[in-house]
Parts: sequence; structure tokens; C-alpha cells
Amino acid sequence: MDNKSIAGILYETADLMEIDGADSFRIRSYRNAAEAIEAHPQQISDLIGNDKQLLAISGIGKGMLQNLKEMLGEGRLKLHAELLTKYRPSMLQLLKVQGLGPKTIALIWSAYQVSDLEGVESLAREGKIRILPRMGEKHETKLLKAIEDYRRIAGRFLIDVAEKQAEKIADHLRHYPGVEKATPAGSLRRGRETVGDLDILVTGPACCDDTERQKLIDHIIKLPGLMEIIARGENKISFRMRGDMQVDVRLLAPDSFGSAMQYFTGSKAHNVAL
DNA sequence: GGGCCGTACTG
DNA sequence: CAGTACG
DNA sequence: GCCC
Repeated sequence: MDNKSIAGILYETADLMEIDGADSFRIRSYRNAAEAIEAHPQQISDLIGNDKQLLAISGIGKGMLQNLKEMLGEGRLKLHAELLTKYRPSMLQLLKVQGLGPKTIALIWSAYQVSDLEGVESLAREGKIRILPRMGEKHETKLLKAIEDYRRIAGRFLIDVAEKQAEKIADHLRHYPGVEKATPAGSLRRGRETVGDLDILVTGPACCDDTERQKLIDHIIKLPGLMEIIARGENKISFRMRGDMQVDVRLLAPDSFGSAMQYFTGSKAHNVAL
């Protein structure tokens, strides 16, 4: 279990504790610990057993150390698992909606036993949110807008995040002999605020014949952080990176690189218009 | 043992 | 004023 | 929960 997943469980536990109405300072401690672990240069899993070094991390105390030992030892955190049983996992998604906090989610759950995005949206449309205590009409319309906003950016990544990821991948590609260019296309190249997935175009001698392309693809899949290969063809490979970003890499002969760049930069509507 | 951010917004 | 969310 |  790497630091990121440890931190993830801690963050999620904090969210669930919040829904559970736990002490807010204790909740903050979980988030602080998650942040500290995320930022820690060494893998926590390598330090396990070395209590002194773990305790030296600001934000990790006696209790959190126990939690870490439990996670690394048993692969799970009991508190986290129990809270997930007690509440609905969909509530964690709800928490991401602007203006929806744990108290409101708990309120909606107690009144309607609804805990998912679609359900809450329906309630809001039917005017069933405004009749709840402390919820007014404004709150309701604001909530509907927030759900809309959430849907718009869900499963997408802010451009700076996508940019860093793309640069790492492009570097990995350019490092390979016979690759001349590796350039992100798609919405990232268009400079959109958010990016759904990465489209990276590659060209050079290594893209020119079947054997070379196979070898290049073999090199691509060694990319650090690559979690799952979704599809592997002759000229294109799709995979998912750690963090869930999906990437398409297309290998192109140099003489079709320009038109491909045009096409894969899009947008779709722009291509249709052309 | 006791503090842990301050503030705007909403009902 | 109290509860809640957020920079 | 952590830290002072």
C-alpha cells in the first residue's frame, strides 16, 4: 500500500466521520495526517516498525501510528470499514457537491433515505428539499446548480493536473530512440479548463514499420504509474494511469502527423465544421 | 489539560 | 443567534 | 486525533 492509498483511506474516513457527527477536531487530525503522509518523501510502508521515525512526522501521533499499523498490517482500517457499512458509499460522492456538507447529507438521509446524486437531484426538482428544516428555496436552486456543476467536471481533471501528467508521459516517449515528437492533443492542447482524457500523438522513425511500432509500444507500457492497459492495437494504445486518468497514445507516420494533430486536437464540432 | 481559524451566508 | 460551508 |  503506497502513501497515496493510505492517505486516501484517511481522507475518506474523515469524510465518513463527518457524516457520523464525530468531533470535528478529531476529524481534522485524520485529514492532517493524510496530508502529511501524502507529502512524505519516503514510503510509510517502508518505515513501519520504526515508530520513532513515524512519530517524528508532524501530524502523526500515538493513535495515528496505530491506525497506520492496522492499515499496513491488515490491509484495512476497521473504523473506515465500519463507517462504510453504516453509511452509503454514494454519500462520499455527495460530499463533493459544493454546498452539500455532511450535516445536510445526514439530514436528507434521515428524511428520505436518499443518499445518491440522482436521488438528491430528484428531491430538489420536486421541491422536497426546501421543506426540510434550515433548507429554503434558495438553498434548493443553489443545490441544483451545484449538482449541474459537479456533473460537468466529474471524471475530468483540471488542466494543470493533466498537463503535468502529459508532460511525464511525453518525456517517457521522447526518451525512446526513434521518437521525434510526442505532443498532447485534445482538449489539453485546446487549453480547456478541464480535460477528460489525454490524447498523445507520437511520430518518428520508430512509428514507421510494424516491428518498430511493437517495440515502441512495449516501451510505452513500462511507463511508471501505468495501472491498466485498456486496449492495445498496432497504432494506438489506451491505458489508465494511477489517479484514474485515461490516456490514448497514437503512433503516426511523420507525413500524417500534421493532419492527425489537427484532427485529434478537435474539437469534434470543429472537425465537423471543417 | 486544553486549544485546535476566521468569517460570510442562510434560515 | 445557531448551524454550516469555505477561503 | 495532534500538539504544546
